[in-house]
Amino acid sequence: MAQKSLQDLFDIFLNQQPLFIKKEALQETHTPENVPHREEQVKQLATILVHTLRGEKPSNIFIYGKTGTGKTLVSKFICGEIGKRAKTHGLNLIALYLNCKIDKINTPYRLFAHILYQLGEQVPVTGLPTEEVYRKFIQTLDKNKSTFILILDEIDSLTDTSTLYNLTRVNTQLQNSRVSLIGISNSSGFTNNLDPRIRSSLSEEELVFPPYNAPQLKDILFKRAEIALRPGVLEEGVIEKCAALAAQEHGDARRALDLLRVAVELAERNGEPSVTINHVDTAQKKIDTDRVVEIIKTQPRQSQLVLYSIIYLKDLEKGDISTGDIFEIYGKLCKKYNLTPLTQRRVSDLISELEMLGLIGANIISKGRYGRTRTISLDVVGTALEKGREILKYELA
DNA sequence: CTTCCACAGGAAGGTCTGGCGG
DNA sequence: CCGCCAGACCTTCCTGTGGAAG
Repeated sequence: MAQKSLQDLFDIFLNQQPLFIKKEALQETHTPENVPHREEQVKQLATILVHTLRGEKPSNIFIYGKTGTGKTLVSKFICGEIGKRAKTHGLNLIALYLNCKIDKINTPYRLFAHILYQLGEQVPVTGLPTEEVYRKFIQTLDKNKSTFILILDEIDSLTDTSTLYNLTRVNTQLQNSRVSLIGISNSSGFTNNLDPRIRSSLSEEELVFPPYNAPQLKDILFKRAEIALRPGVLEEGVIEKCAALAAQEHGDARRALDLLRVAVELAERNGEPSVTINHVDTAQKKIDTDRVVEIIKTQPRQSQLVLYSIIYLKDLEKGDISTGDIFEIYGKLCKKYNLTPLTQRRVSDLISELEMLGLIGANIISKGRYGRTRTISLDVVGTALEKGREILKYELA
């Protein structure tokens, strides 16, 4: 019986016409041949960077805009194009792209090590003094006799300011090369709390990427879908639905593409011949849930326990949750699960981290005579919350 | 007006792991 | 093997603070 149904399952997949013809076009890694609805930004960037083609050092650039507004895409696109042109002109131009968050670049050591790695130099992850890596970094850049365009994506996760300071001063140490920086951030406030000298150096030019609106998202999706999917697999309104949902979410194109891709995946998995609006709804839930589950799973034990305490308090429905409440419950749970409790100072930091991850919300409020604290709310709801609770129980047991 | 709660969150330093070069 | 290094993770100690209560 079980075997028969398995055979049926194979049959369904084998007889089914695939819905995707080039799934890659709906994934983040895909760089399209042009960047629709970002013409203005492309032009501005190009105008600034064109100096590199004359071998001059262009201004440093700071780019901001929310997630999925095309910052990364445009920067990479431009560098590719300029690279091509530099080649035909016989100029030495090297564009390097680094994502500070993904590559965990938060110290000068790591920054230099990553750049060196991209230039084909091996540097150990740890063990060497930072000084030595820095020396090698300068040497290698100079040896290349090139203009470097250094793209630092998610630069706001680079909290250590000495890293940025080092970078803005690199040019003074170089004889034969030039470095110009493109910093990318999604919070516009990032530069505000920087050292004024670093700020002015970093944002000699500033570019803002506005969110896409629903019609623009629709157009982008349509173009990508043409490449990615077999014609006619999308039912009426599917693209519009994805665009609308993503537009609500601050015009995030990545979200829109994810929605569409997951919706198609769901349809394909169920052996259905076309994608419906229902698939998009399900995709929305699935993306949320998957994200939450993934975060919870990768969180260290102590952090999981803090989150569990918050969920526990939330279930009690006793109104506002304060740091003190959490710490109290957390302490009890530590006993129960046989973990040595951390200090309140540390738990406070863990709470901040959970906030950064978007699992909880935290607001500082003052209750006058009764102190000043953060009130914490749970940002995870519905299916994602149920699933999260499950995972936590399993992980902590 | 002052007092004072219940924390926020900065600073400095400790401990441990994993890796370096000699 | 040694002495040294970076980084993750914590602790200890600390100063700062919005606003209801007195």
